Amino acid sequence: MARTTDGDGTPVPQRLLAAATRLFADHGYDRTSVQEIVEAAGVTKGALYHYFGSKDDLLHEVYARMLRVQQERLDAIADADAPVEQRVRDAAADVVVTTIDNLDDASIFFRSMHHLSPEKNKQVRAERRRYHERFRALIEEGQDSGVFSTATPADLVVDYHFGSVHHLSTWYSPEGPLTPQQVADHLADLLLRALRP
Amino acid sequence: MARTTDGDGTPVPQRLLAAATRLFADHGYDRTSVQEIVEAAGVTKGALYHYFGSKDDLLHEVYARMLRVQQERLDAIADADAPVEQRVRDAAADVVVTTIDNLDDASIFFRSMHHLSPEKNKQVRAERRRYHERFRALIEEGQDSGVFSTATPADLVVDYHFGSVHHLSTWYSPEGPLTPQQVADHLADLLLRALRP
DNA sequence: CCCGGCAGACTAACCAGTCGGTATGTCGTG
DNA sequence: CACGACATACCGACTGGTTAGTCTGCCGGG
Repeated sequence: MARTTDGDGTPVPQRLLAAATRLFADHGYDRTSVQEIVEAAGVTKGALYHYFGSKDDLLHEVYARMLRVQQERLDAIADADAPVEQRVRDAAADVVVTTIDNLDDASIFFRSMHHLSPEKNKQVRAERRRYHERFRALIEEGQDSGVFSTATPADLVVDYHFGSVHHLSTWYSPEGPLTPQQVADHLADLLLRALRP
Repeated sequence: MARTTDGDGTPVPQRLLAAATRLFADHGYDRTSVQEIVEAAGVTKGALYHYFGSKDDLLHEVYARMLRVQQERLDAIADADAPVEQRVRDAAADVVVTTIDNLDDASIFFRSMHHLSPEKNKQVRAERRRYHERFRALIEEGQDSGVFSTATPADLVVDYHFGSVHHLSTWYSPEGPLTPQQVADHLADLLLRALRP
C-alpha cells in the first residue's frame, strides 16, 4: 500500500493543505495547532514536516495559491478584446465569484498577513500590488477614454471595490438568498454605476 | 504618591487599554503577550489582573468602545433634520473619518473577532447588527422615496460600503496624499453615485 | 489599622519543531 | 533474477521555550 495516498485517494501534501486551510479559516492561524492539522489530515507531524518547512509555510501556500489564481484570471480578462466597460465589469464580477468560491482562503487572506514571516509577507504584498496595479490600469483606461468619471482617483476606486470583496468573508453565507453570481453582478453593477460620468 | 497615575498622569486602566490597543493592532492579538502589554503600560501583571478579568477582556473593551462611538454618531446623523440623501452622505463620510481616526481599533476590529470568547463574540455581533440595520433603514428610506435606485438590495449596499470602510486599515496611511476628510468625501461620493437612479 | 492598588515570582499547560527509527520502493550489479 | 545500497515517506516520543493566569505579600493613605 502506497503510503502517499493512504486512507483516501488524495496525496498527503494536499490533504494537509486542505485541512490547514479549513482550520485556519475556522479558528485562526495561531489558534490552530500543528497537531490539529495533522490529525485532521489523518497523518502525523513527521509527514507535515516532511513536506513543509514550517507551519508558516503552510500559510504561505494558501496565499500563493490564491494570488496565482486571481492574477491569472484578471490578466485573461484585462487582455480580452472587449470594451473597457465590459472588461472592468467582468473583472469586478469575477473576483467576487472566485472569492466566494474560496471563502476560506479569503478569510485567511485578510486576517493572517501578519503571521507570515517578514520575507513572505513582503512577497505577498508585492504580488498583491501587481494585482492592484493591473486593476487600476483598467480603471484609468476607462477614465482616459471618457467612459468613466474622473471624479475619484483610480487608486481609491480599486480600494473601494476590493474593500467589498475583502468584506465578503465576513457576511456572505451560501445559505443566504443570493447566489455567488448574483452577488457578483450586484457588486459589479454598483461599481459601474459609481463610475458613470 | 498615588499609585493609580504613577509615571504619567493617566490612570493605569486607561494606560493598559491604550498599550493593548496599539500592540494588538501592530502584532495581532495572540502575538501580543500580556507581559508586553504591562511593560508598555509601565506596570506589572498584578495591575492588569486587578482591573481586567482576562486578556480577552481587554480586547472586548476595544470592541465596546468602538461600537459605542460609532452607534452614537450614526444615531445622531440619522435622526437629524435633513434630506435622506444628505443624511446618507453624512453617515457614510462620518464612519470613514472616525475609522481613520481610530485606525488601530479598526484593524483590530476586523481581524480579531474570533479571539473573543463565544458570548462576547455574540454580543459584538449583535451590536454590529444594530448598526447595520440602522444604516440599512436609511438606504431603504431613500429607495422608498425614490431618490435612490432600487436596483441593489439595501443590505448589499450597506455591505458594499462597509467593505470599503473595513478595508481602510489595510491601505490608508496618514503619510499618503489624502486627508481623512478627503477620503471620506470620495467614498461617500462613490456610494451616492452608485445609488443614483 | 486596614484595604485598595499593585509587585513579581510561580505554575500548569501548551506547542512548534526535532530526531531517531521503521517500512516500502527503486536501482544498479553480478 | 537475487541482493544489497540508497532514497522516500512517514511515525511519534521528546525538548526547549513561551504563556495566561494565580497568589502571596508589601506599601502607603484614609
